[in-house]
Amino acid sequence: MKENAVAQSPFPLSEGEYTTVVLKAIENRVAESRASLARHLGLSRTTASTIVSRLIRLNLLKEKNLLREGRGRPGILLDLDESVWRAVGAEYHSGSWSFVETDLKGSIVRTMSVKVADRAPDSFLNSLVQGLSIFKKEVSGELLPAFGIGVPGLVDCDRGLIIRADDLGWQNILVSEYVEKRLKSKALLINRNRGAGLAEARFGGGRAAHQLVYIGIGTGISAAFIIDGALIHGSSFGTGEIGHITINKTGPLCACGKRGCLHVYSSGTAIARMVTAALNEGRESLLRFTMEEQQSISGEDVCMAANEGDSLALDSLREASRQLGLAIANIITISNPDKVIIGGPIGSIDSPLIGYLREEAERWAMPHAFSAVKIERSTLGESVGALGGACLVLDHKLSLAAKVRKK
Amino acid sequence: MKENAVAQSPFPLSEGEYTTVVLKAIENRVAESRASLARHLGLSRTTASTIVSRLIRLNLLKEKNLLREGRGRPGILLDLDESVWRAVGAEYHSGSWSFVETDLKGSIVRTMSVKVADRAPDSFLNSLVQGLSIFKKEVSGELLPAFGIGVPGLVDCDRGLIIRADDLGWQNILVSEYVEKRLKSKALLINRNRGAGLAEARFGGGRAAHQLVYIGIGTGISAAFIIDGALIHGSSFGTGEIGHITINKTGPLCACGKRGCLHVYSSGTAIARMVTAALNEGRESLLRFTMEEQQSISGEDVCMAANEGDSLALDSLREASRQLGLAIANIITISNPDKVIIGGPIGSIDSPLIGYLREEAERWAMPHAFSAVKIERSTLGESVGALGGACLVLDHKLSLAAKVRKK
DNA sequence: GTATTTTGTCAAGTTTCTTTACAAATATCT
DNA sequence: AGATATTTGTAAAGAAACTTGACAAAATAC
Repeated sequence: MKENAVAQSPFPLSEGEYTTVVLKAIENRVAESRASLARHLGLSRTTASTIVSRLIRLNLLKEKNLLREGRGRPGILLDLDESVWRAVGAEYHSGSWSFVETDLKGSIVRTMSVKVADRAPDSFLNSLVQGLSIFKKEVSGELLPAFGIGVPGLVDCDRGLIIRADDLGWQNILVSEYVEKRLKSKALLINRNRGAGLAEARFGGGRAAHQLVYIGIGTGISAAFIIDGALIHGSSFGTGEIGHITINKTGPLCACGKRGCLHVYSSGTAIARMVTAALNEGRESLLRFTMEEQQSISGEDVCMAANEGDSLALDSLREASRQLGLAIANIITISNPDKVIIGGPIGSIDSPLIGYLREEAERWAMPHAFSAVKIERSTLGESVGALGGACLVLDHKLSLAAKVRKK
Repeated sequence: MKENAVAQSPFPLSEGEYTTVVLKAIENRVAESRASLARHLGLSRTTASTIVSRLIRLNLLKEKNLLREGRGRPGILLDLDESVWRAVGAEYHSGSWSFVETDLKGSIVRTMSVKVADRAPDSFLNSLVQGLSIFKKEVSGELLPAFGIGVPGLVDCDRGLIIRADDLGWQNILVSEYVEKRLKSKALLINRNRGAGLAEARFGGGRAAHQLVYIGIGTGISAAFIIDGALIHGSSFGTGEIGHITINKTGPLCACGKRGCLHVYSSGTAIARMVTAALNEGRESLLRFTMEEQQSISGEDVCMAANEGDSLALDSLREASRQLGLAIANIITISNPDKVIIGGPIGSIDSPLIGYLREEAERWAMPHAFSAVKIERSTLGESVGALGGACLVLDHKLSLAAKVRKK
């Protein structure tokens, strides 16, 4: 019955520009009381006050303890109210859908995972809708009336369309339309790596960053550029496809048809291939056992082995880091970010890779740019992609997709 | 006396958010009459009307002919009023200051050039202030009370500071403070290539682009990234330093201290060095005469010779284009722009270079990204840099630094 | 204990934008 | 040609959003 109530009355926030600006300012911790909001946003205390009471009435903000600092009457600390509103995000990853339910602060309230029968687009869409319709029934608060969905491949966010997903051989899948028709609720589509980048920008290590680069390393490599909280899409949603920059004009053939892409040197696929080749040549390694057990090796396996000191694994990561580290260095030189977050299935494992990448980046990046940047590992865990979907919902429903600068 | 009047009353535009949005919409040709403004901006016709009449009163807009299209009463075409307000920009380039006076539409009303005695920072600052104070006296309308100044090197735009200009051996020059103290008028500082990019985005080939990359090729190489009319600065004003991406880890030493930067392969300096070396080895070329006449050769000379079919010149441009073209390809793959404009002293000459760069970019860029982009030569002429300064003034005084999307 | 400072809110006032209404100027239909 | 429909621009009245000025409340400083 809660669902019905929400479905009938979509989220009621559209009154005046300043309402969302105030919400942003609280989320970005630019201000913490009604009076400091007024100062930082150039509003009168009265207006800040009325907007805040409206936001409290909508269960978006709440009052916390008093702020005893300075001379006069203490202000009342304001914070996002995490008790009522819920965002639902989904991510497709290696044959499964992951779902998360989050509160306004990005804390994960509940998760669910669903295996997809096969790799056909039909099963993919079907499982998504089934999963969502089961998942949303158990939402523990008021559901923001939209679903954010992270998928692999090139995504047209406006039309909710997967333009192309080379790994899976998919083309032109109208995901949002499919979901919206069946669930009667807005569906917001995004590339899963870009989604993960958004999640890092809002809830992870990129909170304080104004110029964030997120680099996702899994079977492929791609990046998200997030400036002041807003994801850069590019003219045809291709911004961030760093896996297919050309490293070596005469290098090995890539799945994309070109030669010597970064993808063939540094992706999880590339790392696994390197190790497999070395094992076939008879090199000794812990990974030989893994190979015998699983018949195949993944980039993740190599990272684990590297953590146990396996020399083949360490060499392979070092090798992969040479090209990727140089690419990151050049990205730093070009875009001058204040933070680079290394994530994705491979990038988020605590392994020597991050150290190697830092070394290479420092060696090759322009010093002025390098000295402004921190390179860190993602810390949001497995559900980043789905959390990214939830971010989209928060942005869309609360217009939160920007960072407020102090003063 | 006009100057005095303006100096006493700074530009009077700060009333309400929508005022500047309306101005932007007219400039971007998103709407052309009061009624279509209202539709596109989600305003009532009445509000659009009152804002327009305020803007007409301020001599920012004017009415032109009637719009006879469709059924009802024709609307009145609105356009920027180029007859009253003037912006002044300056650029330092190869030992001279160039000044321009423009109207609101970026048409150049008047120019002036001043040679600087030597390369010392003092002479540089002195000539700037002297030039500006002479130039502003003859302004043919109302002067927007700020100067936009394009300079080489790494620039802190907030503090109006040249952080570093390696070519000239300069460090920490507080340009804006110097100008403001002497001329009692706001000074806005920017890197000259980024300024040129802004000018292209507003008045040149980038008018329609939402994701513009401007690449300036002169003695050095650098880029400007302009998204929806706003220049991306990065976390420490370093965005766009593509001259110092590493192309070859074991390449020749660059002035920046690293090895194998793009700068040493494709800049004007690099092209000139290539040609000089070939001449010294005895290769035949038209450029031998130039060399004998001037004692030295510039990148510009090489472009001219290439236009006359000189084979050494053609070979050198081709060689330079291999690295730069690959870099542009990778930039296109990463950032997915809708336009790349090649400019700067070398890039803006009509020569075979642009064709070579297009070829290389097409060969190495990701097809999805390449098919979305047009690569064009700059067409704004010599004064682009100073025009960029004028853009800064327009942006600062009229808050025009953004593009309005239709609907 | 008194003075000072700062916060949050109330009531009244201002500014900005909208709604409603209407005259003006065009195209289309008969 | 004349009536009808459509669209534009503006005026007057009203609604919404923000500000100003005043004041009680709650802390620190003297």
